[in-house]
Amino acid sequence: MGLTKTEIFTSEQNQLATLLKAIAHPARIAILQQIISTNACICGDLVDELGLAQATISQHLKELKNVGIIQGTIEGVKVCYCIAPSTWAMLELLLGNFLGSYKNPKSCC
Amino acid sequence: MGLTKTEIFTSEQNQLATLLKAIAHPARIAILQQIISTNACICGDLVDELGLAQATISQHLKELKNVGIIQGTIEGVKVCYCIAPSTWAMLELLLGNFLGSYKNPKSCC
DNA sequence: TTTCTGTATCGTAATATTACGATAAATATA
DNA sequence: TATATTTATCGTAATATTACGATACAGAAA
Repeated sequence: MGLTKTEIFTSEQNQLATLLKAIAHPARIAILQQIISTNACICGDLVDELGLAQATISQHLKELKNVGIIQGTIEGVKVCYCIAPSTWAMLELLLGNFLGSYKNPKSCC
Repeated sequence: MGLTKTEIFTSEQNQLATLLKAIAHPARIAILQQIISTNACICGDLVDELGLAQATISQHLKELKNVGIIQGTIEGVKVCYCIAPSTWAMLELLLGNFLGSYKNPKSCC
C-alpha cells in the first residue's frame, strides 16, 4: 500500500495528476513565477529569492525538470532554467478540458 | 523537516498549492469527473465505478471536502456530493492568473 | 426491535515528500 | 595549479500520503 494505483485510471487522468502534483507546492509555484517573471532565465538566484536551502531548491528544480515543465541549459558554472513551452501547453490543454467540463449549473446539493 | 515551510510564501501561493494538491491525484480527478458528468450528484456509486475500496474513496472525498472543492448533503442513508461552485471558481481564477502569466515567448534556453 | 445498507473513522503498513547539511563535481578565476 | 563559485547528489530525519480491513454509526426497512 501507500502506492497510487495508476493502472486503474486513464493515461489522461494519470498525466494530469502527475503534472498537477509537480506544481502543487508553494515553493515550486514560486520558482515557476520567478522563472516566468525574469523572462530571461534564472539560475541560482532562486536560493536568494526564496528562503530555502540550496539543496532544497535544487531538488524542487529536479522535480519540475523530471515532469518536463522546465528545461535547463548549462551556462558556464551556472545553469539557466526556463519554461518548456510544449509541456506548459499540454498542462493548459488538459486542465482546460478538465476544468471546463464543469458548467457551473444548478448546484444540486 | 518533512514539513512544508508555508510561512515563507504568499497566501496566494499557498492557497493555489493547497487546491492543486487536492486535485493532483488520479483517483480524485476521476471522482470529480464522475461528479461532474452525472450532473445530478453522485453517492457511493463511486466505489463501483472506480476500482478502489470504500474506505479509500471515502478518504479521497474527505480531502476534496476539506479544501472545499466539493460539498455533500445527507440524503437518508446515502450522501450526495457535488462541486462547490465558489471554490471551483476560485481555483479557475488562481490558475488562470498563474498559467496566464507565461506568454509562450522566445524560449530562452 | 432487529436487520440491512451506506458512509465515516480507526488503525496500520508501505511508500512518498520535504528539508537540509555535507560533500562531490564542474567550471571559472587568481 | 590552487582556489573560489555554482549546482547536483547523498544521506537522513521528520512528516505526509495512499490504500485497505475492521469497525462504528446512522437511518431505512422488515
